[in-house]
Amino acid sequence: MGDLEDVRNTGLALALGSHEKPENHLQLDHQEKKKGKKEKFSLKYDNLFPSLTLGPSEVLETTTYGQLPDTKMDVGKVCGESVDLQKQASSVSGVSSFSNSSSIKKERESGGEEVEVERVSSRVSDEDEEASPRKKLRLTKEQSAVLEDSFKEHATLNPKQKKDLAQQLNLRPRQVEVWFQNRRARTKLKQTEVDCELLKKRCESLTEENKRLQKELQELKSLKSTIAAPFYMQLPAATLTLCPSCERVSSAGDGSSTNPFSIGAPKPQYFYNPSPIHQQLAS
DNA sequence: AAGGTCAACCTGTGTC
DNA sequence: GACACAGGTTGACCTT
Repeated sequence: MGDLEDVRNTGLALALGSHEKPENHLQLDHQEKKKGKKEKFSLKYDNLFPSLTLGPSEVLETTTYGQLPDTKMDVGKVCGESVDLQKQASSVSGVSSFSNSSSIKKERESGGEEVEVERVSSRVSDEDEEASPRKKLRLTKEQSAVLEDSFKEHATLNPKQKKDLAQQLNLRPRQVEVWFQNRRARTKLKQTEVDCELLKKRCESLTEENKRLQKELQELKSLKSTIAAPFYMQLPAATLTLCPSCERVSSAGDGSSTNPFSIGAPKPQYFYNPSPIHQQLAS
Protein backbone atom coordinates (compact mmCIF):
# COMPACT_ATOMS: atom_id res chain seq x y z
CA MET A 1 0.00 0.00 0.00
CA GLY A 2 2.95 2.23 0.27
CA ASP A 3 2.70 3.68 -3.18
CA LEU A 4 -0.93 4.42 -2.93
CA GLU A 5 -0.54 6.02 0.43
CA ASP A 6 2.22 8.14 -0.97
CA VAL A 7 -0.01 9.33 -3.72
CA ARG A 8 -2.77 10.06 -1.32
CA ASN A 9 -0.53 12.04 0.92
CA THR A 10 0.66 14.36 -1.77
CA GLY A 11 -0.94 17.68 -2.52
CA LEU A 12 -2.85 15.89 -5.19
CA ALA A 13 -5.52 15.09 -2.69
CA LEU A 14 -6.41 18.73 -2.55
CA ALA A 15 -7.71 18.54 -6.04
CA LEU A 16 -9.66 15.38 -5.61
CA GLY A 17 -13.38 15.28 -5.39
CA SER A 18 -15.32 12.10 -5.05
CA HIS A 19 -16.92 10.23 -7.84
CA GLU A 20 -19.60 7.70 -7.76
CA LYS A 21 -18.42 4.52 -6.33
CA PRO A 22 -17.67 1.71 -8.69
CA GLU A 23 -20.58 -0.42 -9.64
CA ASN A 24 -18.91 -3.64 -8.89
CA HIS A 25 -17.91 -2.91 -5.39
CA LEU A 26 -18.02 -6.05 -3.47
CA GLN A 27 -21.15 -6.52 -1.58
CA LEU A 28 -21.16 -6.73 2.12
CA ASP A 29 -22.84 -9.84 3.21
CA HIS A 30 -26.01 -9.57 5.13
CA GLN A 31 -24.23 -10.16 8.36
CA GLU A 32 -21.93 -7.21 7.87
CA LYS A 33 -24.71 -4.98 6.70
CA LYS A 34 -26.71 -5.90 9.72
CA LYS A 35 -23.89 -5.33 12.09
CA GLY A 36 -22.48 -2.40 10.19
CA LYS A 37 -19.03 -3.72 10.72
CA LYS A 38 -16.02 -4.30 8.57
CA GLU A 39 -17.03 -1.74 6.03
CA LYS A 40 -13.41 -1.05 5.35
CA PHE A 41 -13.26 -3.53 2.57
CA SER A 42 -15.88 -2.20 0.26
CA LEU A 43 -15.95 1.40 1.29
CA LYS A 44 -12.31 2.15 1.67
CA TYR A 45 -11.95 3.28 -1.91
CA ASP A 46 -15.08 5.32 -2.14
CA ASN A 47 -13.24 8.58 -1.83
CA LEU A 48 -10.42 7.54 -4.00
CA PHE A 49 -11.84 8.49 -7.33
CA PRO A 50 -10.84 12.00 -8.06
CA SER A 51 -12.77 14.44 -10.13
CA LEU A 52 -10.90 17.08 -12.02
CA THR A 53 -12.45 20.48 -11.69
CA LEU A 54 -9.37 22.56 -12.05
CA GLY A 55 -9.90 23.58 -15.61
CA PRO A 56 -12.77 24.16 -17.91
CA SER A 57 -12.34 21.05 -19.91
CA GLU A 58 -13.36 17.70 -18.52
CA VAL A 59 -11.41 15.63 -20.90
CA LEU A 60 -10.31 12.75 -18.80
CA GLU A 61 -11.41 9.37 -19.75
CA THR A 62 -13.51 7.45 -17.33
CA THR A 63 -12.26 4.22 -16.01
CA THR A 64 -14.66 1.37 -16.08
CA TYR A 65 -14.52 -0.15 -12.68
CA GLY A 66 -17.14 -2.61 -13.61
CA GLN A 67 -14.51 -4.32 -15.71
CA LEU A 68 -12.09 -4.93 -12.94
CA PRO A 69 -9.76 -7.56 -14.21
CA ASP A 70 -10.45 -10.72 -12.48
CA THR A 71 -7.78 -12.45 -10.57
CA LYS A 72 -6.11 -15.14 -12.55
CA MET A 73 -7.10 -18.40 -11.11
CA ASP A 74 -4.90 -20.60 -13.20
CA VAL A 75 -7.58 -23.19 -13.19
CA GLY A 76 -6.26 -24.94 -16.21
CA LYS A 77 -3.18 -25.89 -14.35
CA VAL A 78 -4.54 -26.90 -11.04
CA CYS A 79 -3.67 -30.23 -9.66
CA GLY A 80 -6.66 -32.47 -9.35
CA GLU A 81 -7.10 -33.45 -5.79
CA SER A 82 -10.58 -34.75 -6.18
CA VAL A 83 -9.50 -38.29 -5.59
CA ASP A 84 -8.69 -37.28 -2.08
CA LEU A 85 -11.61 -35.02 -1.49
CA GLN A 86 -13.72 -37.47 0.38
CA LYS A 87 -10.80 -38.39 2.50
CA GLN A 88 -10.11 -34.77 3.16
CA ALA A 89 -13.60 -34.01 4.14
CA SER A 90 -13.80 -36.80 6.58
CA SER A 91 -10.45 -36.16 8.09
CA VAL A 92 -10.17 -34.37 11.36
CA SER A 93 -6.53 -33.51 10.99
CA GLY A 94 -5.50 -29.93 10.56
CA VAL A 95 -3.59 -30.81 7.42
CA SER A 96 -6.06 -33.29 6.17
CA SER A 97 -6.38 -31.73 2.76
CA PHE A 98 -2.98 -32.67 1.57
CA SER A 99 -2.39 -35.72 -0.48
CA ASN A 100 0.99 -37.04 0.39
CA SER A 101 1.25 -40.10 -1.75
CA SER A 102 0.96 -38.47 -5.11
CA SER A 103 -0.22 -35.45 -6.91
CA ILE A 104 -2.29 -35.46 -10.02
CA LYS A 105 -1.40 -32.91 -12.58
CA LYS A 106 -3.80 -31.71 -15.19
CA GLU A 107 -2.06 -31.01 -18.40
CA ARG A 108 -3.56 -29.26 -21.33
CA GLU A 109 -3.37 -31.10 -24.58
CA SER A 110 -3.03 -29.32 -27.89
CA GLY A 111 -6.74 -29.58 -28.51
CA GLY A 112 -7.50 -27.88 -25.27
CA GLU A 113 -8.74 -31.08 -23.71
CA GLU A 114 -7.55 -31.75 -20.25
CA VAL A 115 -6.22 -35.09 -19.26
CA GLU A 116 -5.29 -36.04 -15.81
CA VAL A 117 -1.77 -37.28 -15.60
CA GLU A 118 -0.77 -38.88 -12.43
CA ARG A 119 2.60 -37.67 -11.41
CA VAL A 120 4.54 -38.95 -8.53
CA SER A 121 6.54 -36.19 -7.00
CA SER A 122 9.90 -37.30 -5.81
CA ARG A 123 9.75 -34.77 -3.05
CA VAL A 124 6.44 -36.07 -1.91
CA SER A 125 7.48 -39.65 -2.14
CA ASP A 126 10.43 -38.88 0.03
CA GLU A 127 8.07 -37.77 2.72
CA ASP A 128 5.60 -40.44 1.97
CA GLU A 129 5.38 -41.81 5.43
CA GLU A 130 5.92 -38.62 7.37
CA ALA A 131 3.15 -36.13 6.79
CA SER A 132 4.73 -32.76 6.27
CA PRO A 133 3.03 -30.04 8.26
CA ARG A 134 2.44 -27.93 5.20
CA LYS A 135 1.86 -29.27 1.75
CA LYS A 136 0.54 -27.33 -1.13
CA LEU A 137 -3.05 -27.95 -1.95
CA ARG A 138 -4.37 -26.93 -5.30
CA LEU A 139 -8.08 -26.61 -5.60
CA THR A 140 -9.62 -28.32 -8.57
CA LYS A 141 -11.04 -26.37 -11.45
CA GLU A 142 -14.51 -27.21 -10.31
CA GLN A 143 -13.86 -26.16 -6.76
CA SER A 144 -12.37 -22.89 -7.86
CA ALA A 145 -15.27 -22.23 -10.20
CA VAL A 146 -17.84 -22.83 -7.51
CA LEU A 147 -15.93 -20.67 -5.07
CA GLU A 148 -15.63 -17.94 -7.68
CA ASP A 149 -19.33 -18.05 -8.37
CA SER A 150 -20.04 -17.85 -4.71
CA PHE A 151 -17.63 -14.97 -4.33
CA LYS A 152 -19.40 -13.06 -7.07
CA GLU A 153 -22.60 -13.44 -5.10
CA HIS A 154 -21.09 -12.31 -1.84
CA ALA A 155 -17.55 -11.48 -0.89
CA THR A 156 -18.03 -12.76 2.60
CA LEU A 157 -19.73 -15.82 3.95
CA ASN A 158 -21.95 -16.38 6.88
CA PRO A 159 -21.36 -19.60 8.81
CA LYS A 160 -24.15 -21.45 7.06
CA GLN A 161 -22.93 -20.50 3.62
CA LYS A 162 -19.46 -21.52 4.58
CA LYS A 163 -20.61 -24.85 5.85
CA ASP A 164 -22.76 -25.52 2.81
CA LEU A 165 -20.00 -24.60 0.43
CA ALA A 166 -17.52 -26.75 2.28
CA GLN A 167 -19.91 -29.65 2.13
CA GLN A 168 -20.59 -29.13 -1.53
CA LEU A 169 -16.90 -28.97 -2.37
CA ASN A 170 -15.72 -31.61 0.03
CA LEU A 171 -13.52 -29.12 1.76
CA ARG A 172 -13.23 -28.13 5.35
CA PRO A 173 -15.07 -24.92 6.31
CA ARG A 174 -11.72 -23.53 7.33
CA GLN A 175 -10.45 -24.03 3.79
CA VAL A 176 -13.42 -22.21 2.36
CA GLU A 177 -12.91 -19.44 4.86
CA VAL A 178 -9.24 -19.13 3.96
CA TRP A 179 -10.03 -19.14 0.28
CA PHE A 180 -12.43 -16.24 0.72
CA GLN A 181 -9.95 -14.32 2.80
CA ASN A 182 -7.26 -14.75 0.20
CA ARG A 183 -9.69 -13.95 -2.59
CA ARG A 184 -10.67 -10.70 -0.95
CA ALA A 185 -7.04 -9.82 -0.50
CA ARG A 186 -6.36 -10.48 -4.16
CA THR A 187 -9.32 -8.41 -5.23
CA LYS A 188 -8.21 -5.57 -3.06
CA LEU A 189 -4.71 -5.74 -4.43
CA LYS A 190 -6.03 -5.58 -7.96
CA GLN A 191 -8.27 -2.68 -7.06
CA THR A 192 -5.34 -0.90 -5.49
CA GLU A 193 -3.33 -1.33 -8.65
CA VAL A 194 -6.19 -0.01 -10.74
CA ASP A 195 -6.64 2.95 -8.41
CA CYS A 196 -2.97 3.66 -8.48
CA GLU A 197 -2.97 3.73 -12.26
CA LEU A 198 -5.98 6.00 -12.25
CA LEU A 199 -4.33 8.40 -9.84
CA LYS A 200 -1.23 8.44 -11.99
CA LYS A 201 -3.31 9.37 -15.00
CA ARG A 202 -5.13 12.02 -13.02
CA CYS A 203 -1.85 13.42 -11.85
CA GLU A 204 -0.49 13.58 -15.36
CA SER A 205 -3.68 15.18 -16.55
CA LEU A 206 -3.58 17.79 -13.81
CA THR A 207 0.00 18.56 -14.63
CA GLU A 208 -0.92 19.10 -18.23
CA GLU A 209 -3.86 21.22 -17.21
CA ASN A 210 -1.65 23.27 -14.95
CA LYS A 211 0.81 23.85 -17.75
CA ARG A 212 -1.98 24.92 -20.04
CA LEU A 213 -3.36 27.31 -17.44
CA GLN A 214 0.06 28.76 -16.79
CA LYS A 215 0.43 29.44 -20.45
CA GLU A 216 -3.01 31.01 -20.57
CA LEU A 217 -2.07 33.12 -17.59
CA GLN A 218 0.97 34.46 -19.31
CA GLU A 219 -1.10 35.42 -22.30
CA LEU A 220 -3.66 37.16 -20.14
CA LYS A 221 -0.94 38.99 -18.26
CA SER A 222 0.55 40.33 -21.43
CA LEU A 223 -2.90 41.38 -22.60
CA LYS A 224 -3.57 43.02 -19.27
CA SER A 225 -0.43 45.06 -19.42
CA THR A 226 -1.20 46.38 -22.86
CA ILE A 227 -4.96 46.80 -22.81
CA ALA A 228 -6.45 46.48 -19.35
CA ALA A 229 -4.92 49.52 -17.72
CA PRO A 230 -6.35 52.09 -20.13
CA PHE A 231 -9.64 50.23 -19.97
CA TYR A 232 -9.79 50.64 -16.19
CA MET A 233 -9.25 54.31 -16.45
CA GLN A 234 -12.31 54.76 -18.61
CA LEU A 235 -14.61 53.11 -16.05
CA PRO A 236 -16.39 55.29 -13.48
CA ALA A 237 -14.81 54.69 -10.10
CA ALA A 238 -18.16 53.78 -8.52
CA THR A 239 -18.50 50.69 -10.68
CA LEU A 240 -15.28 49.14 -9.42
CA THR A 241 -15.14 46.91 -6.36
CA LEU A 242 -12.69 44.52 -4.88
CA CYS A 243 -13.04 40.80 -5.34
CA PRO A 244 -13.25 39.59 -1.73
CA SER A 245 -11.34 36.40 -2.30
CA CYS A 246 -8.41 37.59 -4.33
CA GLU A 247 -8.65 41.34 -3.70
CA ARG A 248 -8.63 42.10 -7.35
CA VAL A 249 -10.53 44.91 -8.88
CA SER A 250 -13.83 43.91 -10.41
CA SER A 251 -16.72 45.79 -11.85
CA ALA A 252 -19.71 46.23 -9.56
CA GLY A 253 -22.13 44.71 -12.01
CA ASP A 254 -23.63 41.26 -11.85
CA GLY A 255 -20.43 39.63 -12.82
CA SER A 256 -21.91 38.05 -15.85
CA SER A 257 -20.16 40.24 -18.30
CA THR A 258 -18.86 38.50 -21.32
CA ASN A 259 -16.27 41.13 -21.90
CA PRO A 260 -12.96 39.26 -21.96
CA PHE A 261 -11.35 42.14 -20.16
CA SER A 262 -13.89 42.27 -17.43
CA ILE A 263 -12.04 41.24 -14.31
CA GLY A 264 -15.29 40.79 -12.46
CA ALA A 265 -16.21 37.73 -14.48
CA PRO A 266 -17.45 34.81 -12.45
CA LYS A 267 -14.67 33.31 -10.47
CA PRO A 268 -13.91 29.77 -11.52
CA GLN A 269 -14.52 27.27 -8.78
CA TYR A 270 -11.41 25.22 -8.24
CA PHE A 271 -10.95 22.47 -5.75
CA TYR A 272 -7.43 23.54 -5.34
CA ASN A 273 -7.38 26.95 -3.77
CA PRO A 274 -5.60 29.23 -4.17
CA SER A 275 -5.27 28.49 -7.81
CA PRO A 276 -2.06 29.33 -9.57
CA ILE A 277 -3.86 31.99 -11.56
CA HIS A 278 -5.22 33.77 -8.54
CA GLN A 279 -1.94 33.56 -6.76
CA GLN A 280 -0.02 34.99 -9.62
CA LEU A 281 -2.52 37.66 -10.58
CA ALA A 282 -2.58 38.81 -7.00
CA SER A 283 1.14 39.20 -6.95
C1' DA B 1 17.78 -20.61 -10.22
C1' DA B 2 14.55 -16.88 -10.05
C1' DG B 3 10.26 -15.24 -9.71
C1' DG B 4 5.20 -15.81 -9.53
C1' DT B 5 1.07 -17.94 -7.56
C1' DC B 6 -1.71 -19.27 -3.91
C1' DA B 7 -3.25 -22.15 0.13
C1' DA B 8 -2.34 -21.88 4.78
C1' DC B 9 -0.86 -19.61 8.71
C1' DC B 10 -0.01 -15.76 12.18
C1' DT B 11 -1.12 -11.53 14.40
C1' DG B 12 -3.60 -7.44 15.51
C1' DT B 13 -8.06 -5.29 15.59
C1' DG B 14 -13.04 -4.51 15.79
C1' DT B 15 -17.55 -6.19 17.07
C1' DC B 16 -20.82 -8.57 19.75
C1' DG C 1 -14.00 -14.53 25.29
C1' DA C 2 -15.46 -15.91 20.70
C1' DC C 3 -15.54 -14.73 16.21
C1' DA C 4 -14.49 -12.62 11.72
C1' DC C 5 -11.65 -9.98 9.20
C1' DA C 6 -7.41 -7.46 7.13
C1' DG C 7 -2.76 -7.48 6.39
C1' DG C 8 1.39 -9.72 6.25
C1' DT C 9 4.13 -13.91 5.84
C1' DT C 10 5.45 -18.67 4.79
C1' DG C 11 6.24 -22.48 2.02
C1' DA C 12 4.97 -25.69 -1.77
C1' DC C 13 4.52 -25.75 -6.36
C1' DC C 14 4.81 -24.05 -11.04
C1' DT C 15 6.69 -21.55 -15.07
C1' DT C 16 10.29 -19.40 -17.52
